[in-house]
Amino acid sequence: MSKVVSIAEKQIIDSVTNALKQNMTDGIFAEAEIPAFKTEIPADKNNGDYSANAAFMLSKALRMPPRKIAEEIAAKIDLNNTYFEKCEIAGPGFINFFLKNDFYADVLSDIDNSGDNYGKSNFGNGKKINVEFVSANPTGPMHMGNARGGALGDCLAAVLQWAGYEVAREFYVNDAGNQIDKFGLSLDVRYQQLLLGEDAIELPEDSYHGDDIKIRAQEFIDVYGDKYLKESEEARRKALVEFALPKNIETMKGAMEKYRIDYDLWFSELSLHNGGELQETIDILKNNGHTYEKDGALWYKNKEIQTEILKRQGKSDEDIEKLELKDDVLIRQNGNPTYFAADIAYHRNKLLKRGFDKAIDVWGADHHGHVARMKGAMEAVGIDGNRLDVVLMQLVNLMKDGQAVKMSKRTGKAITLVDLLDEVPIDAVRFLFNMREAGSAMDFDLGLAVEQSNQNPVYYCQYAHARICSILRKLENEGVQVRKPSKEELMLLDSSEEKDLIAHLASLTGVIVLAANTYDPAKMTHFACELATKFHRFYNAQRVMTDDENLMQARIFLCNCVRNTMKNVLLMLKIQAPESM
RNA sequence: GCGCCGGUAGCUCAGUUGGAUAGAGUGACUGGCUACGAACCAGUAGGUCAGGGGUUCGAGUCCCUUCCGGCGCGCCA
Repeated sequence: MSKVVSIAEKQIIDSVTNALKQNMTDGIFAEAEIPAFKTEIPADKNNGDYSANAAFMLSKALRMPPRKIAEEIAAKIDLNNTYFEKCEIAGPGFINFFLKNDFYADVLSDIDNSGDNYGKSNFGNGKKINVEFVSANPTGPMHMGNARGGALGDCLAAVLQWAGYEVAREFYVNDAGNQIDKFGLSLDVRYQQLLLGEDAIELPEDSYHGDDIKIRAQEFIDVYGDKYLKESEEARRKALVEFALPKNIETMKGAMEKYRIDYDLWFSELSLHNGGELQETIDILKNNGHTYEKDGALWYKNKEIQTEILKRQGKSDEDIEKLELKDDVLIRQNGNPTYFAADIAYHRNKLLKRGFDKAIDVWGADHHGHVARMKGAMEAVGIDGNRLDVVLMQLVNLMKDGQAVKMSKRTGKAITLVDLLDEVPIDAVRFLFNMREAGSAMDFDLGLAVEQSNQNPVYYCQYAHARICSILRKLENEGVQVRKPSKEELMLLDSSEEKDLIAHLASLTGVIVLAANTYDPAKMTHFACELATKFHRFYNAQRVMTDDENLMQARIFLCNCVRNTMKNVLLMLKIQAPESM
């Protein structure tokens, strides 16, 4: 919470608690445990600036109607030396509190003092969180799902940082396993086709058919010519993969950089295979009795582990039976470990070897079936499964002017992340992908994203920032000496538009904490839009430039606080806060 | 069949973890610059919160159930 907000809320809790105790001492209330009631901000300002729900929670214990309890609390409440001038009871038993103007003045001073740090808190207490996102396969181009995952993951990481967590951003590079074999095969076929003609060899159905494979094969030929035709298939594919994979990874790194995503680590899956950690993890599962052999493969007892966890959660045998839980293969008949096996080793590496308190994965919703299994596997290697959280995001429907777009007109292929970043300003992409919470499917309108108008929310927010900068420039040009106003001057800001605007500024820290708790950075874009709305409303209702010098200084200060807050939110999301547009 | 996500104004979506008369944007209609950026603002209209039960002082929010849409149930990742 913002310093001033948390003080105000504590004042309510304390004064209500004291009034409760007083009523118990006086024998008006029976002795009862004081519940953990909370403060809220009423939707309707007529119901005050804050309300407390204590009376409802005590109704049962005290055997009194909530309204009556609220009356007795209000009668005993002492609001001296608080931010509140009065409280009233309303409705079925709400206790509503009304702020004095010095609350608003103190909020603005706090924002001014905090500067670039306004909005930050130590809610997370420095707990270490690893946020893994995008992690696209390096065997081909990145798609729209990766684009959403990038904006979502990066902004989620930022939100967590601002809420006081120590955050690392990570990209898991799937540079080993089945799909790399398939990648090698596909490159090999294209290599031979390019040298010997299309008919020389047929591309199998189950391989990568994209043009990007052809391009890499041609690049390989440009360097090595046909000399690998004579080599063994194994040597040829190995050479092709070692040539093409780093290029693909570099392309992904370039795209992520353009997207303003700065990863702390690009983690190689191959390093788990080569470093022995994958084997170590499998050995632990074996030793703990969580595996068995069948049909020449090594299996993981998913059903057993899941059943145990679900029973612990109170699920009935019948419900568990309905899930038709299945076991999973760790090492295939051909001796190759599965992706799942490597993933267990990878998450163990994050949580155990590298000591993150929590790992957050951003996955496409089509992977949801693996969440419980992965958490269970953590338990199986001796790690609390709750230390892994998965944010599932639904699909993106690409639209243009209300029509679904499946393919790029230019290339005739599905639109890639690189295409998107070429066509649409990064500010708009990052903002728009964070307009919706991860759990809901969203439409991304290419027409809207490039539109520099009020239809486009990112411009609406940036415009508010630029407009304030413009006002302040104008004042400076007209010779106004801007100074820090006194508290008395700040208390002149008492129109409904001003108070509403300041109250919204005051909520920033709480909103960031909420966004962090719910893993939902969309709350930040919503905050920014609402801030812009409230500022524009103020601007249209109240003049900053006015003959009343004291009031003008207070309003300039308010403008500065709004600018500061908007800038902090936009920069947090790595979106530009322009001084003019 | 089983599971996950969703269903709120014509359209796109919020709804502070159970609070008071359900809100924005957009579209439609009306009004506001010879004053700080009209890339803006104000107002009107628009609702059986998919349907039905339940829990309680109180339900869009929690539980059960039905319907509709998306996705998933591989020795793929």
